[in-house]
Parts: sequence; structure tokens; C-alpha cells
Amino acid sequence: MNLACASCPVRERAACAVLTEAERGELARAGRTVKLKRGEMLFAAGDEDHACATLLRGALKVSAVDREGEERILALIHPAGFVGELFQPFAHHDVVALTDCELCVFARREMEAALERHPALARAMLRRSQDDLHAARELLELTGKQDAATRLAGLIMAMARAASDSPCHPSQAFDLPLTRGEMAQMLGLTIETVSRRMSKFEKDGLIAKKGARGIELVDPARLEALVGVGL
Amino acid sequence: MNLACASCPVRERAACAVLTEAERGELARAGRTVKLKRGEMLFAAGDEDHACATLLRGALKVSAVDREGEERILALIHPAGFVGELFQPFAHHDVVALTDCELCVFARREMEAALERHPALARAMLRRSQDDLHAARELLELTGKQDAATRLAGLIMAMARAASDSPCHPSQAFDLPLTRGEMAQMLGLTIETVSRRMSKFEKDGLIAKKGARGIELVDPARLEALVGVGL
DNA sequence: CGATCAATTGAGCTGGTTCAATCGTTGTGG
DNA sequence: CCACAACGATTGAACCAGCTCAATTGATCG
Repeated sequence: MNLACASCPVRERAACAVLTEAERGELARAGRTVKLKRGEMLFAAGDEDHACATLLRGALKVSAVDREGEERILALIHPAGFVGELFQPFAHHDVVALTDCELCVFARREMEAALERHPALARAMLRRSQDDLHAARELLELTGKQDAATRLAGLIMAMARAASDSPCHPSQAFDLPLTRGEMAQMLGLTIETVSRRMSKFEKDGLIAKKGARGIELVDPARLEALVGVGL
Repeated sequence: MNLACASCPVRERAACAVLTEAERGELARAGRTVKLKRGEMLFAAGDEDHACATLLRGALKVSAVDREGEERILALIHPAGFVGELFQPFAHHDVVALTDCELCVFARREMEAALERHPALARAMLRRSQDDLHAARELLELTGKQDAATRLAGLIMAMARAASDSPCHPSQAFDLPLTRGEMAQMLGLTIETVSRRMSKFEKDGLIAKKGARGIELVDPARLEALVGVGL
């Protein structure tokens, strides 16, 4: 399927927004739209000549799997985010759909060529890459916390922020994009610990669980206070 | 002091290597060489209008300090590496010299202007940024390991690789750029745990301690096997 | 030579892991 | 429409790796 930039939901925010209509159209002809169902894999670690993509709708996870088969989630990707390791001969990480997704996929060569042709695109990608770096370091800081409650509180607040349209204030009620197991993988904890702390948060009146995936922040201030990390 | 690119030790590898002599000279006039002693701070979290820099000699750490004063090391920077958060109004992290250092410092505005003027520089910075992102995610993977021995083994191997000139094979014997406390901060452990595991590694014949900072990898293969993480 | 700071080592405690059983939700097929 | 299977989430009990507190040793430097 060809790309329909005109109706692209992230037209304003994705890296390609810096291109002119004509340039964007040219890039679009090199790419294609892909839909993924929850759980489907976009790239796998070890793939040679893997592609890259901008996420239009849904959520992705980037994860590493070690020799023992333990999975570790390294990043969450939200709409307008970019995945794919430029300049690398093969992929180091898996990229998997957390929810049903829609993406705009490019061959890596095409993307690299476009970076040469369009300096503004390279600068936009640099900006995005720096943001990703910042996000990775924030996760690093979060997972360095000694106790499980702090880490989990930080993750919940981060997801509340991501779930909100307004970048400033977090959502009060939303659906968690991650299972307990996935939260555990992000935080370096076990499923059981995550589950126990969630129950304790609810008992203490910090949150309320709404069905399977839903969560409501009953007392965001107290939750935020737990975190002890800026932003 | 003005910059002497001609005698720059990272002339070939730094981001500015992609520029022509003339372009580089122009950029150089906007920057200055700075020397730091071990422990001195280059940028502090919260600095407005902070600068950015390429590291010529020595080693830096990038770290975050939370409200409780707990420090967390987010990255190590080696020669030819770049520090400074482009596009950000203020710094989020501290940058401190781990050893005596020499740097090439630029005002952030100058650097951002240079990225506009020189597309090749923007691409080089993108590449570097992606490498930094990859390094951050590798550290994330390492600190996700359940047991202290695995994490420490991974850090030692990473430092051995960084200490080696040849990018392929790690040094057999080198000086650790970090104190026990700093290693602990990187790995989310305590000083005592790091110290104990180091002693155990020595007792088990994996490493040998050489004076205060020195270390020798007696059995790198067995150490690597402990890690359980690729690369 | 003493002072200071990093590193080591010991002892006890605790929070998170591990193992295991149960419950709840979702989706499928009869 | 219900039953059942599959999977995620919860909860309990016991254990143990790493944390905390504390004392000692070792290295570096004026």
C-alpha cells in the first residue's frame, strides 16, 4: 500500500514533518504502510538489512533477549516515534507491537539516502535521537532506584504522561499498555513484586484498578512524591 | 586558548572529522580548549544555556542526582565522545571528569548553527547520538540482570573493551577509571557488594587486582561467560 | 608521620525472589 | 448461551542475595 501522508495522524510531529510536501511525497514513494497486531514482531535481533519505521498509531516495545532467554524492555515507542538502528549492519534488538499498530516503514538504505538528500531531515532525526537517548537515560535512572515501590511509581507516572494528549499533565485514568510481566521486565523486577506493589498502591488509596488493564490515579501527588525523580 | 585541530588527538574520530580543513577551522574559532582535573564538573544539572563539548583526552561521567541526593551514573564518555544536550534549554544531568581531561568546548548556539551550515556534521552527530543511545540501552540491559556477579562482570568487560585501543579485543590489564562507589552507582548496587564480588572474582581466579586501580583479566572467557549478554 | 579517603570484611536483617496454588478474564467451540 | 481452555494476575510461604551498620585495613598525600 502506498503512503497517504495527507491523512497521516502524525503528520505534524514525525521527523518527516520538516520536509516540503514534494520532498515528503518522494520519500513516501519509497516507503509503505504496515499494520501489526498486538504481539507481532516488526524486527528481530540479528536481522540483517533490517528496515526502519515511524510509528503512526499504537505502541511498540524495543527489547533485548539474552542467552538465557530473559527479555528486557529497553524502550517504549509512541506515535511519531522512530524505530530502527541506522548505520548498523544488523539489528541488536527486537521490536514488537504492544497494541495493534500502524507504521510507515522504509528500507534503511532509502532512509539513509534521504538523510543525505535532505539536511533538515538529518537534523530532525538528530533531535529525535537525542530525545530517545534522554528517555533511555531516564529509564536507567528509574531502574536504579533501590526499592520496587519507587520504580513502579515512576513507571506508572511515565505511562500516565505518555497516555495524555497534553504533554504537560498526566492522564487521570487510562489503560496500561503493558502487562504485569512487561512492567517487570522494564523495571528489573518479577511479576509477583509488581503485582504485590500494585495491590498495595490500591490499598493505600494511591490508585484504583479499573478492570483488566485500566488504572485510575486517585492521588497522583502522593504517587509522584514516591518517585523522587525530576520531570 | 584557541583550538589546535592539527594536533588534536581525536582528529580522525570526532564528529568534526567529516568537515574540510577550512570548515573545521571556522568551527574551531568558535570553541575553546578546556582542561579539567579529576572530580571537576563540566556542566551541572539545571544549568541554563549550558555548552557542549567533544572529549579529547581522559574520561567523563554523565550522572543524575535525585531529590534524596542519590547519584546515578548514566554514561561514561571516552575520547572522541560528545557531551551536552542539544536543543534543550537547560541541562538535565551532571557531567564530571573521572580523570584529568582535555576537551573542546562550544557554546550550544554555535554548535546548533554549525549543524545548519554543515549537513555532514549533522549526519555525523546523528550517528554519534545513535551510538550513545545504543550504549545507554546496553547499560540498561546490564543493570537489568538479577544478580550482582553478572552485572559486575559485564561492567568489567565493557571497561576492558573501552580501555583497549583495538576495538575488537579487550585489554588484558588496565586501570579501572571508576572507584568502587562509582561502579556501584552505575550498576545499582552498593559499594560493599561490588567490593565483595570483586574479591570473590579474584579468589575464583577470574581477575587479579593490581594495586589500587589496576586490574588484570586472568580468565576473560569465564568472565565473559558470566555476562550472558551479547557484545 | 599522621590524616584522609577508598576499599575490605564481618554480622545481621529485610525486601524481593522463588516456588506454588488460586482466581479472574478473554476467547473459542460445542 | 454455556463450558472450557489458555493466559494473565493475585496471593501465600519460605528462602536468600544484597543492603545496612560497623569496624578495620590499605593507599595517597601533604
